[in-house]
Amino acid sequence: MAVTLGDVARHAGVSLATASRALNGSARSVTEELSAKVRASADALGYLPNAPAQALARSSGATIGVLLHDVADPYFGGIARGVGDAAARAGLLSLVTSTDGDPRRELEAIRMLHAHRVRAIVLAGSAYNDVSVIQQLDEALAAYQEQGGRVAAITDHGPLYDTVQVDNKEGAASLTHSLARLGHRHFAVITGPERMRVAEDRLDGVLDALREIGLAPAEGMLQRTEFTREGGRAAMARILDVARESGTPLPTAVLALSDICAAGVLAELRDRGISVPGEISVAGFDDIPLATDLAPALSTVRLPLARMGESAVRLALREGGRREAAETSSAYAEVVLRDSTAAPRVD
Amino acid sequence: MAVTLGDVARHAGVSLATASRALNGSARSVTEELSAKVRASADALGYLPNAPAQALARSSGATIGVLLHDVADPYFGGIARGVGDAAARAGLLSLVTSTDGDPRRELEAIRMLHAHRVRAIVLAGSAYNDVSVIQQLDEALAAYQEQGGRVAAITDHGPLYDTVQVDNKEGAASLTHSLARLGHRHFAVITGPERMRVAEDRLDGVLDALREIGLAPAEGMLQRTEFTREGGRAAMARILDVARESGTPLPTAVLALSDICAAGVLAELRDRGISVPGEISVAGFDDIPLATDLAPALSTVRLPLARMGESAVRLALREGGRREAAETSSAYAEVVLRDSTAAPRVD
DNA sequence: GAGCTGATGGAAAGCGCTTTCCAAACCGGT
DNA sequence: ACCGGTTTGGAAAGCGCTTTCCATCAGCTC
Repeated sequence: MAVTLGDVARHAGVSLATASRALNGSARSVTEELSAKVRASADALGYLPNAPAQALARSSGATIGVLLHDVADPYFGGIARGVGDAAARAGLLSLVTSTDGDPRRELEAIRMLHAHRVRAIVLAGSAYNDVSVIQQLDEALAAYQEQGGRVAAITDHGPLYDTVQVDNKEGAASLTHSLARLGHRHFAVITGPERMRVAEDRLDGVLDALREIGLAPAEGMLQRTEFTREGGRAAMARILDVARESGTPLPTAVLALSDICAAGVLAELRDRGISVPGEISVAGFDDIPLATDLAPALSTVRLPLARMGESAVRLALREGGRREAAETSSAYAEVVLRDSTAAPRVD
Repeated sequence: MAVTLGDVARHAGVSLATASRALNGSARSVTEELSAKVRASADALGYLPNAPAQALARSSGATIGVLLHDVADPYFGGIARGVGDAAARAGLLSLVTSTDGDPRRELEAIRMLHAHRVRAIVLAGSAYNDVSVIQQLDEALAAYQEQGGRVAAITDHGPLYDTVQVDNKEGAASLTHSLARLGHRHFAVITGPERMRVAEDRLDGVLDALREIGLAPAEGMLQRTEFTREGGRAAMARILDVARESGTPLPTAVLALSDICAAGVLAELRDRGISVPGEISVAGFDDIPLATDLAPALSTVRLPLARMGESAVRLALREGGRREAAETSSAYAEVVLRDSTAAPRVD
């Protein structure tokens, strides 16, 4: 049905081998004359290579897999975009899988990507701190790597993979220091679920910074939740309730360690009639595109999402060096102060 | 290197054919006894099918392609998520390509997806009104369809493809009527580039509705721009400048036909110190996740983005019916009025 | 011009799977 | 016990490409 390489070869009056060599760069060269003839035939017939066949013959596909929680989330969306662009530049297509952070689905996804013989897998959201899960994922990834697959992780996923080091900890620490410098002393922190490495790293950064200046979040002022708008909202509500019930003063600064979360926090505060930054300063993390349009404009830590995705691909595709030492690339985090933070009221 | 079906067959003491039939549902059945033995062997050896090989043999891959402008844009991100989920449910993986709406890249992407023998292509953003471009894309898609590929479009891309009909026009009309009902008579409209079908449809809806009530945007009050935050911002600036220069009164309502655009509009208005909805009401379109968190909460038209993606996949994958008549599925648009719109001030 | 080297085209052997096509086995009915 | 009809397993032929291996040929040197 479709036009095959064989058709092209016949049309050009050359052998299959020559046609293959002419159209898809191989080690062997073909005289320019023949080569041109083949290309002309290919054009004339509208030849389109059969990628699966090529993948089979070369035993390596022309695709890159991306594993993330949710493409519709701006954080992952940004990364997916970067991966897609870098892949395209390398002549590859990218397979995107949203797992909602469910380890079972991640395992499943890794297997499928492996089955598809993707050239590399970019891990964007699956850093679990739960050992039993990590082990299964690692096994699946190891099996993949043994068969020549490359794995690159965004954010630390252990020493086994090339990784794009993201300054989560440093960024969180800087943010905390920035707020402390404004005069804040009563902090509340909203971070992600314990199993997420990114969340833990950011939390560590905050806690370290606080410790440095002799502070720590009060009882109940450290909340874990999913990195979603509703999660942030619920966590903020809990913080407010705890403060009310225990009679402790409200925190003057709330650090929501993801912008999406912060959006929920702002919503909750607005509903309760608590002014930001008047009564409470709020900061997020990631600097998603709309962060500056929230009410009020969100202070946050900027991460070069797309570039992180691109770096991961570059790392995974880099020539040779079958990972003696896993390589590393860095993404810098930059504190961006906007309207949602201010000096605390002096009481 | 990798475990092949042959290894599994040998290990289970059956033929290659039997192993294939046992593991991947085929028309022919295998006795439960043998089947179980094969499955056990596959498990024991850690067999993972080789998708490219399967694709080659079946001459149909286990992937779905999605063509969109930008995964990182919430509108497309939502669609991509829906497509990915539906694909996963069908045991497929999804190949996502961001083209930034560049026709050349779209053409390129279609060719690549075709080369990869994706089972279906979902068109999410490429409705051009430019005939010469449309024709090239249509040709590429036709070639793809001739070889058994399925194409489903989100939003009208012509009668050649199964399409998920989105109530862009109706939604825009309802939105317009809603604002008119609040008392607005001076409208400004910011829509997308002429080549985008969605943009044109929405604009038509607005214009029709206005006409119905005997109105039309004044000179310079209809602006075209890219559907981006910056585009929206620039367009709003132009509207303001035109009004100022010509001495005409400011519009009381601005319809930005994409939420992202509306975010830019709000930003510009804020910078100029024009209160929303006090002096000007603003509405968007799409109801992206953060629309409700903008300042002020954005009135808009809700579109079921993920469901649209899922419907497209369902349409493309539906059994038999090699499109005698292209089928259609609908996505309803619902007006959501929030804080960015209010009755105009009575002067 | 014989003999060598190096470049280049072609035949054919896979890559791992699906699926036809056969042959063998098995069923009930007589 | 025999026979058509139905299952079911296996051998083998691809699917469209890459790549090894050979044969050929041009260009040299002596």
